[in-house]
Amino acid sequence: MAQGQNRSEHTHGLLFLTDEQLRKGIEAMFFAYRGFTADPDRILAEKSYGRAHHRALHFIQRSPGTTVNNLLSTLGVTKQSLNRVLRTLIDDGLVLNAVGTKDKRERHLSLTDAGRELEQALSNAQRDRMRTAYRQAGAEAVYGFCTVLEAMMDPDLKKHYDQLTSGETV
Amino acid sequence: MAQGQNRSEHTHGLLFLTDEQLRKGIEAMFFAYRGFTADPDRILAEKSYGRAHHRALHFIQRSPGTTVNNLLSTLGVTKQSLNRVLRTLIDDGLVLNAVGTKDKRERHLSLTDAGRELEQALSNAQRDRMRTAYRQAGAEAVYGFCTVLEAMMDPDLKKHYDQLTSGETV
DNA sequence: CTTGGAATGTCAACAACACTGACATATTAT
DNA sequence: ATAATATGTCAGTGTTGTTGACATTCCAAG
Repeated sequence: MAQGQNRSEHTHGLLFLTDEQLRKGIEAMFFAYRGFTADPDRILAEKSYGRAHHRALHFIQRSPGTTVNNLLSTLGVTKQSLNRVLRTLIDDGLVLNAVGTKDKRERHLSLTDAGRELEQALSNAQRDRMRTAYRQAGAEAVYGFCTVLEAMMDPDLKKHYDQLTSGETV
Repeated sequence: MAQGQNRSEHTHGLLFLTDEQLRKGIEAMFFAYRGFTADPDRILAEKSYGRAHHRALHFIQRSPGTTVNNLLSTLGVTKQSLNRVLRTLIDDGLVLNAVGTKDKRERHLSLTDAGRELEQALSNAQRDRMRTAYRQAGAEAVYGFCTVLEAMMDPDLKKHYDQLTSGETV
């Protein structure tokens, strides 16, 4: 698709980008994101959950013991919006809500066994597609893929991303 | 971020992918997509339009004279959902709805001058971020970026993507 | 010890955007 | 004539986001 032309322009420093190339990237993002969410969405629909539940489960699994406030700024939603989702996950026994030991105002979130199970199912479905795409594209492409995505993030959100990819224990 | 490790594994054919690497890509998609939509969202909020309006404007601009049915399958939504959006765009004088000449059942969609103006504003905002990210990442990375995204699409949606990137006149 | 502020939870109302199902209309194809 | 196609529309529902308001609990500073 975006073959020789880009590669040749890579030789001289300043990258010349046509609107055509940029629009192609925009459309690629749009169509790829639909594929990206398609598999988990199917699983979620069965259990009458939505994408918001998936996101919450993912980031709780990623940072067990995280606080509501931390999760809030990672997800970039209001507490009211998150609370609705968390409530159902807690009531359904997928998420644990533990009062903080040091600061008792804080609630530390973690997954129950059932929560881990669903998170794994969702994660596996998403990873399968990712793995297939990665294999198909090759390691060089994967490196470029991540590089561009990182450059596309808002600085505030990138902090959360960097924090997750480096230090595990939050 | 995804440095040497990936590049070295590129030398031998079969790519070994850890769950860590895949999860990183998943999170990169999540955070990047938020950045991807952030700028147009700000413009849309002012005019009390939503992302759905942006998508409709984009694909109508991309394929002027396209039919409702075609747009429907490109966007992957129901006609009721699209109709709500189209109705406001037509009423607000941004989109033209012309009865087909060959087949009078069809409605051919195109942008008015005002529609083109808004589409350009949205597109420019999105392209600016894309251009910055592309420049920052380099041509090699951009090539990989598109390759992975294309491999991530559902085959049905990829048809639409390919159709757009090759033949302009639909 | 009181008071201010932070962290959290919750209620209510609202909007955007997706869905399903049903039905109407015009037009083309058989 | 009848069936199928393309479109439009009405009504209802669900998820996910938003604001605004208010209560509670708790830490920390005066």
